[in-house]
Amino acid sequence: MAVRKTVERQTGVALWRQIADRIRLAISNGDYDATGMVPPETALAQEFGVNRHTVRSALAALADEGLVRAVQGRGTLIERKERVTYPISRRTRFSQGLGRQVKEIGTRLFAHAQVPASSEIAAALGLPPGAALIELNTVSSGDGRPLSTSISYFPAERFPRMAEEYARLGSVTKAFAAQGLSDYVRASTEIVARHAEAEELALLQLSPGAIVLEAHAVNTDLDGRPVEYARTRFAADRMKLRIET
Amino acid sequence: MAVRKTVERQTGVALWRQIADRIRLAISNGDYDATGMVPPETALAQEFGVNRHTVRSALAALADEGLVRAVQGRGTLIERKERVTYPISRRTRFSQGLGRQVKEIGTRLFAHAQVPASSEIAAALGLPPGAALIELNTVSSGDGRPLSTSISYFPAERFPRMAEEYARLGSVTKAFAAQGLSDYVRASTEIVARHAEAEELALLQLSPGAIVLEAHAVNTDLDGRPVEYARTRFAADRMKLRIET
DNA sequence: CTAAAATGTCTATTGATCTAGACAACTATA
DNA sequence: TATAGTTGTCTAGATCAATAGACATTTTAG
Repeated sequence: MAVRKTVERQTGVALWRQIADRIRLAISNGDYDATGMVPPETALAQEFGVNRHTVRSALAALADEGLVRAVQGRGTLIERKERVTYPISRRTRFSQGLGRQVKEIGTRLFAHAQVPASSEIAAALGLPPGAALIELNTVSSGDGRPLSTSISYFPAERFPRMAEEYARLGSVTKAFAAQGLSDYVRASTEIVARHAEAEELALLQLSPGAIVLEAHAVNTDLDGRPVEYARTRFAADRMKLRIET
Repeated sequence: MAVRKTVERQTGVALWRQIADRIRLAISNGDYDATGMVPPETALAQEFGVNRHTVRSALAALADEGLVRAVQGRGTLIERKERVTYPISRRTRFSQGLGRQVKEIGTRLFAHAQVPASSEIAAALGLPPGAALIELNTVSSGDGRPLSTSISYFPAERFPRMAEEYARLGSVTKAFAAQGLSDYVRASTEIVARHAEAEELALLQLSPGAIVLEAHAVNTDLDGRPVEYARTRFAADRMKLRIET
């Protein structure tokens, strides 16, 4: 007999959303790989102890995300399941790490500006507060699916053409190279998980209630001088972070 | 004028829960440090564009968590706000990293068993599938607040007294030492974020809909032989992970 | 002491979520 | 070609979430 999976009532999270989250997790865990299909609605309803209509709401949400596709008479087919692994190491490069997992990587620079450094970012970059920074706002996707969005800060004095070079080359590594920095390393990374905000839902094409992994990273040149402060938000249900030591 | 913060309707997540999540985040970001209090209910209601009763539901949930305390006539006081930083490096030790941030660290071994290795864990530990493992189930807390729960696996042949030594010493590092392993290092860590399951809600004393950071880690001895596979789930709104490279 | 500002409590109403049941439409297979 | 198994659609009712307003209670400031 199937194990009765628990869902909590009266918690402010609708049952259909809890069930959608559980099914999404089961798909990415490969629980349904044997058939390539989600179990029948009636089976899921019994498993979760809810009405079939509630399960249908959950599956409709997953179909909206493009994760599954219902076919009348046959069942509900799984369209996608992989979680992309993003490696974090001393030599973290966005495109390199994802290279073999997705066919096509897209980066989009949707805004940039010159801004004064906040005290927090100034401290992280070893600059005086208020120092001029180039801010880049980007969204990166793999095979057309948004994976992460970043706000990156670079010292404007040292890398004055950052925005133009990034727009031209589509890569931080190449934009650095074009401005005379041939190599850099990751100094530190801090990670928190939280619910996505409205802007992130839009940029990453997430459904409300989704989770983002937010990483604050500092990159330095080989002399240890900070060259970049980045705040990257990953779509948590599409990504896994791998830390290599 | 206060910025109007967006909440999404008809998403399967109740407005009061979305607002509770936003306020919790604002508290841990230190947004209200100036006063030590949450803004008045009427101000929050206007800020989020909802009825005061909806804000009250959100604050009641936060009060249940012990995060805030409402005092009639005065306002709603913030009781706790810190996020504990958990460092992950080649020499990751649970208690060491938290030492300065919390006064008192508690570890509780609530179950242990000898189990055969699944194919996944066997591969991670470099053992044949089905090899005997000691499984430890623990909950760790800082200053009385649960921070993480772990399921750890150790090769039973090499560390036969793992459960007893851990129960006696309250530390993996010390239990290793008592069995002849004086040093070990972190080989790899993988991190995903997801919604907490029912068991995790209970163990970590979370409210439904909460997020957990799940880390899968392999530790090895200095010769590179795996000695531990651990699946640790952190209460995401109490923790920050810091990766040191 | 008074007034303003804040939280606490109550009632009523509307809309969203969940349950329940019935039946239609479609697919695969014996 | 039946038949079982599956998804699609509809109706009706029960429960939960959110709004709206009024007023009580408590604390703080003047």
